Amino acid sequence: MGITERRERERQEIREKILDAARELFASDGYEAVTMRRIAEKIEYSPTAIYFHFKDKEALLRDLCDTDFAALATHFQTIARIADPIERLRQIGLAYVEFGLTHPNQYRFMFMTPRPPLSPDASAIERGNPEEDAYAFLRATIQQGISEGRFRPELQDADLLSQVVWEATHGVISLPICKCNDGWVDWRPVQGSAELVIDALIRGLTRKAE
Amino acid sequence: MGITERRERERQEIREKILDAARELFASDGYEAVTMRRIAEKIEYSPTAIYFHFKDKEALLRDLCDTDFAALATHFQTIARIADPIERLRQIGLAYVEFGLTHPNQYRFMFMTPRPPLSPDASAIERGNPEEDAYAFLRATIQQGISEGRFRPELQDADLLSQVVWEATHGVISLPICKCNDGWVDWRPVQGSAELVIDALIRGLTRKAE
DNA sequence: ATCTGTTAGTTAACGTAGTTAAGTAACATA
DNA sequence: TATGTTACTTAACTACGTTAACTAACAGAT
Repeated sequence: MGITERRERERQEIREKILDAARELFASDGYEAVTMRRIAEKIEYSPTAIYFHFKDKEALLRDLCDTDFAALATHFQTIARIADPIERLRQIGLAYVEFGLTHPNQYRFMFMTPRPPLSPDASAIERGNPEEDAYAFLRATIQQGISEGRFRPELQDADLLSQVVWEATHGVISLPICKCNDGWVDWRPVQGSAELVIDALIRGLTRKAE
Repeated sequence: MGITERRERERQEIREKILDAARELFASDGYEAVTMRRIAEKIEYSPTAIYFHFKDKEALLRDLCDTDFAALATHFQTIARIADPIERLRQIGLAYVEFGLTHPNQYRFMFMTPRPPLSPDASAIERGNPEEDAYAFLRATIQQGISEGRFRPELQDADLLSQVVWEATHGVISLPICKCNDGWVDWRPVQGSAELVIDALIRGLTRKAE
């Protein structure tokens, strides 16, 4: 009975068409500037057809975020093999920055938009599991660094250190997103700023190598 | 002859009423969630009356931002007397954090809301003047540090250093604002994280004291 | 072969938003 | 007393996200 399978396949195809169009428009013009009508026009459907496949406009963005977040987690897995915790920490930061730069709209949605708490069971990610939970992965790396005595002796709180590194890196990505086109500041490229922040922060947090 | 003066005074009064209402609503509900109609209702005028005093909704926000930027710059003036540029830099960071923590909603619309480019001549603040332009003040402090040889020798770009310090500090304030109630991360107090980031970053950017 | 229910769309319309147009009452000035 | 400006008002326009109501296509049951 291949009929339901074909139906399901066709359904996924139009879903993908909608997502592709939305991704392209969100990326070029930003979430708010893109209208449902424009997405619909791009795929040559009526605007309301989208609502048959997605609950609302935000569901489109959320779907795109899920996809990209999974990609980030996968990317993190290649970093997991680095033995040295400090070098691994550095690579986590760089990967995070690259994610933010290549998916600015998803980044905005995920990390720069205050939102009501999501029901935890609604998330597909297992909290605390470093293979799925990116924060847990970061924290485990930091914890290893603490255990191996790589951080300055007064710094023993893995959560505090994790948050500080995350926050500083987040600032490098997010501030230019909000302020890049205000014409006030002559912004330096984010990539270079990010490397500088990560390296300087690591230098300032770690113990001197003997 | 006092007629035009009285007129002008009345004009300023209603302008202030509009701004006060907008500030309160923006701060409590966020820029997008506030409508011109609600602002008008609060001051008991018709919605279109606002357009006699301000070009559009964004002009309201811009005016409020100018005011708060000026307040921040004034706050910075008390720091300007510190002679040592590195200690001054530290105090700038701490003052900035305090500003963000005591005015979280203003902080949100000043630094966490992406905006269309503003025409620079429309701003009341004189760009590049350290007494009015907070970024210029930060940059001048960094520049002094560079000139006095306090930073590592490869770090000679005052803009890059200014942005890196600003961005990292911004991250400490802004990430918890978006993520504090997601229940995923056990957040440490912002004050302590901020001090750690500022101190570690300064340690990582400066030359060792002889 | 025909009836029925579901699927995947359509068009029309609703409510709300920012904003503009057109009208008006108050009032200073000529 | 006539005129022009100021400071509004009401009505309306356009655009948005979204919902309601309708419909054509079609698989499965009678």
